[in-house]
Amino acid sequence: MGMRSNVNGRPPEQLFKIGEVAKRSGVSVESLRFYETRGLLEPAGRTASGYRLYDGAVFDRLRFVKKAQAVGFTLGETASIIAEAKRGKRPCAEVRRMAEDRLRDLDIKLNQLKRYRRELKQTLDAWQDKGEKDGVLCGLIEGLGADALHRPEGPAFAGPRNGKRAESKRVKRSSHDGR
Amino acid sequence: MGMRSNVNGRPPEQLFKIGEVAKRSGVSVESLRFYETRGLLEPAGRTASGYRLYDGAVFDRLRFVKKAQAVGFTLGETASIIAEAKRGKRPCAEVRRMAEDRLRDLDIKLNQLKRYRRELKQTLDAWQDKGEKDGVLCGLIEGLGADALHRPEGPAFAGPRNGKRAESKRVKRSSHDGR
DNA sequence: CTTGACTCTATAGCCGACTATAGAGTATAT
DNA sequence: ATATACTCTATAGTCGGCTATAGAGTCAAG
Repeated sequence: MGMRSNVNGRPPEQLFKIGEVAKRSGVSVESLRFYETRGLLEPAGRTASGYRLYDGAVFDRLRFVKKAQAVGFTLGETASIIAEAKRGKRPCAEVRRMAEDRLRDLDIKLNQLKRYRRELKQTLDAWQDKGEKDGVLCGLIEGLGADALHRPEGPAFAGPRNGKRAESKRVKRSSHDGR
Repeated sequence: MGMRSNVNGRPPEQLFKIGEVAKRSGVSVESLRFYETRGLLEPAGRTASGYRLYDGAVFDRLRFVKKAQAVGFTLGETASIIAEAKRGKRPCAEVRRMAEDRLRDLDIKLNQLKRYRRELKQTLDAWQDKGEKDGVLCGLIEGLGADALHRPEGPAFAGPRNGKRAESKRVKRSSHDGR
């Protein structure tokens, strides 16, 4: 009875204010609030004065959101997955289809990136030891644009398609980033 | 003398109007004009009435632009590479550095995506044969958020960082896209 | 000589994911 | 008490990469 444990037998988990969460997760305070408006997140509660309080689960949630983002879900999609999950729904057809789509896209993208990585690497290496061989256009163009004449694959080369889906922003090393 | 060849001995290359270029490249007319404003492209000339005319090189150029985009250069960066290339500059330090940065980022991103792909695949496979095992949260969350408790790596998990660089939009299956 | 497809410029809007700002209350250390 | 750090809401702005619209000229076919 004097034991502090709540109804489900677990200790009353530690609560964090938004700044704490930001610090520990690397997600900015503003983004946390923004995520909330988009249905991705919600504080476990509020202080009397209205400060958001999050429990430890927020970190799992954020990890989930970031992963989903990395595999190509939009925030909206992620939100709806979360929403459905909360309503007890198991992977309904819809979500499954989305995930399968993502997987497919991901594979395409991975392959594309691998190819381009190779080319970029080669270009870089060429600069490295040939010093600089000059040319009509900079070596980069020769390198990246090499397969110019014989279309390597598909009908058109409009690679990263436009459409409505925006890929999450580029990975940018957080610390010591000297760009 | 009656032979139609110009000063450099090559045949006067075929010229395309913007719509043709769009059709053949898969890049929209609007984007082509947009690229021009951003210094990525410029027509070989104009008709008397002001219609843009492109020569065959435009397709190489577009391929270059799309590749650069795919490896993570912004249009602005690509434009400046092109600009420097045109001024006869060989891979100057600046461009090299950019390329190296892209390569580094690309590697990071590739690895991340590979990991996530694995997880996503597993999740999908699990749904496949376990039918649906239900759980506190949808299998997707269990799958994607699995490593929740023991941070797998770096200090923070804010994966796809924000910053100023926007990754080119997601690959979206062009045809029959029923999203 | 009209119709319809195509092109031009200029400008505005959109989408995704944030980021910044203003103005006000709260918590805490000294 | 006051300074400073933190939080709140609401709203606007940014950035990248397009896409759409308006209003006008051009061109080829019938």
